[in-house]
Amino acid sequence: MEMAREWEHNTLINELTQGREMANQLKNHLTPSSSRETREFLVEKILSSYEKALSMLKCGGFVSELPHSLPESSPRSEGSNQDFKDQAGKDVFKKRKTMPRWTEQVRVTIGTVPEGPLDDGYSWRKYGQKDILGASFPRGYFRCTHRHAQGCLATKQVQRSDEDPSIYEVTYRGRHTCIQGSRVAPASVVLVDKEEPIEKKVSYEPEQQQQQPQEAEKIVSGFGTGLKVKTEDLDSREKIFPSFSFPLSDSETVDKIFAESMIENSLMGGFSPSFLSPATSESNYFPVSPCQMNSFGMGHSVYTTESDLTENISAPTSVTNSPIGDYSFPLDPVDFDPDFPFDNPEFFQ
DNA sequence: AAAATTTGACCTAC
DNA sequence: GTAGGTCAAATTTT
Repeated sequence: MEMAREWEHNTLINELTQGREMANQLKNHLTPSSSRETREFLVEKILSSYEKALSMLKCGGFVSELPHSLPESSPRSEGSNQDFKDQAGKDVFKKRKTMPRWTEQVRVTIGTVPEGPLDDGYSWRKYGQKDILGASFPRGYFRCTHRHAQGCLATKQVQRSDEDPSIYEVTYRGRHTCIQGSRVAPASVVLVDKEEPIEKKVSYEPEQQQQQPQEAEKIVSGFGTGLKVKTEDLDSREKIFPSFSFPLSDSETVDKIFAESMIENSLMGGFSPSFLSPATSESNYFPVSPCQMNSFGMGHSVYTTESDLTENISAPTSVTNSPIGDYSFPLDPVDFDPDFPFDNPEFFQ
């Protein structure tokens, strides 16, 4: 916990430093000779840095008003626990509390249409859908396809945004412990800064505007304001989805701009270089947490886990723009309920 | 036939 | 009681 905090602190500093750095860059670019594109890019970066720094503050609990503070403990504590209930009469696993959780807002971008934001590289199995009070669109509940096979407890909820249907709010819970046979490149999405979703919705009337789920969501949104580009994770070469025509040229362009504007330093805040070594081993594909995912200001997510940041969350939707898309974490052995019955297959329903 | 989705019932927290 | 989350049977898709 201490460590995490310290780490966070460093990252925060880094983020702010980055912002300052970019502001300086921008200053230098305030010359006629400099391209407008570059300047705009820098502005974006700066704003993004601020956003992230703020977000980090929230994530880290420096700020109390966490956005989206939903009741953390899942009602049923993941997977059937009936079995355990009988024995103790009550919830033995009273909380899956250690389950990390974070939210991302994903916007469908050109070329990503078909799978929408759902294709984040992991295979999910829908297990429910619910109309949410105040939301015009139903919320979809997904769990990792390998729940049974590998006991992967990762789940996610997808909620299409009210105001901007091209935005999906994806809340991930739990990290993948499974080994996805064919990790797919995350769809080309844009993470959008998140704001207080709840406040916005709460006041609405529960209109039952049932909407056809995912399939129907073939929206190609134009690029919104915060034009932030992402790149697929370089590591993917397995499955290629048809619709996913992510022109290299695109990323190249971005990279170019990036180069032009000093991304370098943004990479390693207080981080160890080990980060830069691209992961190669399939087995430990452990994307980094959105919060941790600093640099590049590619949108960010709001972290709503109550557990400390010691957790290495996996952010399927890797939004990296660099070669460090995959961080191979030293497969931390920690952060799971010590008393979690992994060896008990029964646990997973 | 197996796998995935749909959908109403059920459960729990508030 | 209400709302959000999950289960599981029915149904659809592959």
